[in-house]
Order: sequence, then structure tokens, then C-alpha cells
Amino acid sequence: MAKDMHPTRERILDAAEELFAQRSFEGVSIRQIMTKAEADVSLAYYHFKSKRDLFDQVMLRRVEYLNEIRLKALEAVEERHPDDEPTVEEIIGAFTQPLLTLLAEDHDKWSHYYQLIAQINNSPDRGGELMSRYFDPLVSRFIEALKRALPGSDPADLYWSYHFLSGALTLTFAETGRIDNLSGGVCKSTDIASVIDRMPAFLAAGFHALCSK
Amino acid sequence: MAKDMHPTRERILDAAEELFAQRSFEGVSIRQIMTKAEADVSLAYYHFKSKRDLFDQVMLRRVEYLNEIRLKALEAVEERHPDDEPTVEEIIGAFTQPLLTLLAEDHDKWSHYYQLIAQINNSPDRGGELMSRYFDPLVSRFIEALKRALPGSDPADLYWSYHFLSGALTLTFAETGRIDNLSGGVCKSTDIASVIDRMPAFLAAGFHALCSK
DNA sequence: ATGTTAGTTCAACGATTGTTGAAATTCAAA
DNA sequence: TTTGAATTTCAACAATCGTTGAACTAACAT
Repeated sequence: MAKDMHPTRERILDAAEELFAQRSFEGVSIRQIMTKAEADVSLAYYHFKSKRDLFDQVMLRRVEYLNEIRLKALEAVEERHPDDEPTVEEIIGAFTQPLLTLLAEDHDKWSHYYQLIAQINNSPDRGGELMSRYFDPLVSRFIEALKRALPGSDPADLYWSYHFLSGALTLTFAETGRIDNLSGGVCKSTDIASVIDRMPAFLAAGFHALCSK
Repeated sequence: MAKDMHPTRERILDAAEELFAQRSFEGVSIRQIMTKAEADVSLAYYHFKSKRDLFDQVMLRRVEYLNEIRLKALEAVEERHPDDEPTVEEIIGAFTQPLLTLLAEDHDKWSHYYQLIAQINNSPDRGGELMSRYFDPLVSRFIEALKRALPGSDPADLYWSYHFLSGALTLTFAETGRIDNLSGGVCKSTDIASVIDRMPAFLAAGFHALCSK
């Protein structure tokens, strides 16, 4: 089914994904990755061109599928509104729900990937560049939909609103445990059900406050 | 005036702050830091116990002052309301405005520090722990104020709302250039004036949507 | 059997890492 | 001028870094 079924290559990608997410690109050595993958150090360079290439392949492995199902979620919402426009909350729901669904289906598989994205999103080094490369087509599509849901809004307001959304979203999926500490156990980073309905409501209200007149 | 006026030590801290912010703790070597600081490698270990200690001192150098002025901003808002409670937007303004004011006063001094905080906030490794250590006293104080401004609200709603705020705030101050790319130049990461009134309005609306009934 | 190819192992390279001890320098107090 | 402490320089340590080439094994086509 999958295009790339080589088991060793997959194990390397899994190990790299987890370690890069936890300790960043430079914070992890090839040897540590290959130890976790239970394979010889040289195999990293048989399956990948370099450490940087390995990192890129970790990103690319899931991004395509991720963008695909999020786009489909948006299209599903739009098809539910043949005449009028979907609401802001519906659009934001289509943007966030697929992430939560995947996480609920297979937490171990997606959590590290989300942590990696959160790290990149907040990296001043090449964060803006990388995020744009991987997600701009999808995000632009969503912003178009939001523009229609908020007619006459200032584009700058819209972009800033999305920027706030992006920060809230990536931090939430980073599952850093911070909210566990702060709330003294009332909230848990890994409690997906708590976030699933709170985040779209919170963010949609922000969009309306900023972009509606 | 300042407790620590040693010029070399300050130069090391400046260089470390900038490089740590750009490339993370493990992504920067002591030698790179000392080259930028124009000082011998050994001086890092004369002024600091270790690389980790240097990192901690970079964080500690500004956190006390930062928490102080943000607390004062909150107290000023509260004193303006001797009888009733301040609004949610006023409280969030007190939380965010001092950051923007400092950045406007001396961008080079504070931008790297903010980038470092953004990086830590989104780090699954020890992010939750470090952020709690440095900011929980202040944040708890603000959440108390928000609790009074939103009587009868569910604490979990409040904590999650603050969590969304935290993500939006740190990403914005990370100045990654992402919004520059996405908006095609309409918005600029470094344009503080654009953020100063948009962010509190956006976030306050989110709090009300989630925490008011 | 033979050859081909994909996958894996082993050993090593030069460079860089964090860190340290001792010598050299600076500079104010005595 | 001598003393002593604070600061800086120099040289080096073992360990680890990313990366590579050559040898080895497995499986399968001819």
C-alpha cells in the first residue's frame, strides 16, 4: 500500500522523528538515532544522503497526507453550504479537527510529528521559511475561505488572526506539559477531548472580534 | 546601578542569548559564542560553571525585571478599578503591553530573549518545566485577575484560554518571518504597532467566548 | 554455478565538542 | 615596590560529531 515499505528506513524515520522532536535537529546525533532504530550508523547514509536530508524526509513523510485530509475537511464543509458561506467556526474546525482525529487514532505516530512542527514554527532561524514551504498552499486555501466568511475584512487583520491561531494551535499540539503544571492537574496536555471543542470556539471569537468591522 | 557590571560577562551573555535564540542550546557551541563575544574560549568557564549554567544565566538575566514590570502593569490596571473589576481586555493588555513596550524601546536587546522564550515554550523536552519555573508566579497572578473578571467560569476553560494566549503570544514575539511570507508582504513580523492593539482584542474575545457561560 | 543487486557491517577519517590546568597578564591595595 | 587577587591567554584532554569506503551477506535472476 505505502509507497515506501522498507522496514529499516521506516525505523530510522521513526527514531529520528521522535528524537528531533524532543531535542531539535542539532541536539540529536546520528548515532543516537541509529541506536534507537537498532541499526548500524552507516545505514543512515545508505538510506539518506545526510543528516539534513534525513530531517527533511521526516517532515515530508507525513506532510502530504496531512495537507490532503485537511483540504478534504474544508471541502466537505464547503459542500455542506452550496448557497451560503460556512461560518468561521466551521472553517477553523476543518483546519484543526483532522489533527485531533489523527492524534486520537494513533497518538504515538502523530504526537512527535506535531511537536516537530511546533518547534519549527517557533524557530527564528528558518522557521518561517520551512513552515511556508510545507503549509502555505493549504493555509492560503483556508484564508481564502475565511475571507469569504468575513466579507469586507482587512487582509492584515485576517493574516494576524491566522498567526494567533497558528501559535495557539502548534503550542497545544506540542504537548509540553506546561498546562499540567500551571493548572495543578486540572488540565492535561494530552487530553485531546478537552481541546477539541474549546479551540475552535476560542479562535473563531477572536477572528470575529478582529475582522468583523 | 546594575548588580553585574562585568563587561566581558555581559558580552558573553549577549552573544549566547542571540545564538541560543537562533539555533537552540545544542545547536551552538561555546566556541561560536566566544568568537562572537570576542573573547577566549576559557573565559566562558571562568565566568560560568558550564554551558548549561551559561544558558540558565541568559534566562535569569532578564526574567526578574520582566516579571516585575508586568506585575506592575497589572497592579496599575487594578488600581484604576477600586470598586469594580478590570475588563478581560485590560488584563490581557497589562500582560502583553510591557513586552511590546520593551521591544519598541530596545529591539536588539529584547528580541533575542523573546525568541528564546518562544523556543522554550514549545519544547516538549523541558519546556513545560522551564516555563513554569520562570513564569508561573506571574501567570497565576494574572489568571486570578481573569477569574475575577469572568466570575463563575470553569477553571479548565480559563487555563485552556490562557494556553491559547500563550501560544499566540510567544509565536508573535518569535518574529519568525512566517507572516511575511504568508501575507506576501502585507504583514511584517517586526511591525510591533500592528500587533499592539490586535492581539488583546483577539484574545479577549476568545476568553469571553470560552469562559462566559 | 554465476552474476547482480540491495542491504548490512566494520573500521576509520578529520573536525569539533565541552571542559580543564597552568601560565601569563592586569591592576589596585599595601 | 611588593603583594595578591581578578582576569585573560594558551595548550591540551578525551569524547563525540557527521561522514565515507570497503568488505560482507542475503536473495534472486540468469
